[in-house]
Amino acid sequence: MARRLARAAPLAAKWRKLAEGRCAENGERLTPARLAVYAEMRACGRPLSAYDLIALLEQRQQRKVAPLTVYRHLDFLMRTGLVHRLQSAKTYFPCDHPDHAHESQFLLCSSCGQVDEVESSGLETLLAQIADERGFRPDNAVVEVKGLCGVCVVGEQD
Amino acid sequence: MARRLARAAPLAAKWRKLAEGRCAENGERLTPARLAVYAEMRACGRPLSAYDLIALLEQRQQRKVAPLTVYRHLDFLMRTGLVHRLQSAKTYFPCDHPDHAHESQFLLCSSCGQVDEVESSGLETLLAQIADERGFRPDNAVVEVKGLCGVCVVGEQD
DNA sequence: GAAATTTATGTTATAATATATCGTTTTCGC
DNA sequence: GCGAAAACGATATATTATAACATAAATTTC
Repeated sequence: MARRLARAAPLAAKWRKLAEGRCAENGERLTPARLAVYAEMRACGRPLSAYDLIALLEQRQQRKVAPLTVYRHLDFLMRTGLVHRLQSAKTYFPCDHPDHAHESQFLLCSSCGQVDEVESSGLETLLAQIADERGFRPDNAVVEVKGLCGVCVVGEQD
Repeated sequence: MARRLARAAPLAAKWRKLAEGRCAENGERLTPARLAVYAEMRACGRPLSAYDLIALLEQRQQRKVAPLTVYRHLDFLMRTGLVHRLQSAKTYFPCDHPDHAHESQFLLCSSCGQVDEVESSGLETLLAQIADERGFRPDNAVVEVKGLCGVCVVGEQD
């Protein structure tokens, strides 16, 4: 009985549908290679550097994966809003508020690595106001707060 | 008449005093090498990558400058609050609100490269509140808004 | 002031992150 | 199918940042 080798991480139907929807909205193509990268990121659950991701994909697919390949797929995933780049950590993380295009803000735990994606309209409004007061026309905003998440704060016994 | 070669960029007394003050506060030493890097950044007036800075220093000093040297000086300058790192552009920029330790927010013009350092207590309060609601203990926040500055908005004739 | 200690610097090498170029393949619109 | 556009693959290289170890300078301790 012939058996196919697994070549991509499993991906919950929920996320697959999300990816398909986002591509449809944006007139982008969801190829197997792109989906495989997204699935790998979803399967991992923590922020990954591009080279972490390369290593995971190489192991999964049992072949070399060129950096450019992954960077292109990451560009695609960010373009379609499926993935965010965490600037301060040089890592990439799938978007958890995927219903619509939005600005994201992140609470990043420096102890356990947890990522909390926040969507605060109040914050967006305030940023827009600050920009407006200065005649600045904002395009996009990076907001990344580093600190300790609730779990790690509690676990911290000085 | 012997003449000394200029080995560091000129630095306004104002900035020199600021640097001295900050070092005194933090128990850090302001060495000539460190001051030279700070002076170069002040003289330039726009955000510089570490390697831009290396090139400027090499030209100024007429000798090789190792990356590690500059990175160490940048670490020092950031530690003492004299310089900020712009995460999204991977560049470094001297602090313009130097009176006291503070969180900074930046408006970055993607057309002319201008940097507007903002200090909004309202924003800091709101960020603290968002973190608090989630049991998150914030350490530091990166806020970088990319867009068009007032001058470039006006100059933009579509 | 000399010895011990810490802090800063110098040198070389290398790690980690990201993009350029060019040729081929696949997909889309007709 | 055919031409155009988009995606992919392979190789090379650029850019950003740190490691490891030796030397020099300043600070502390005595």
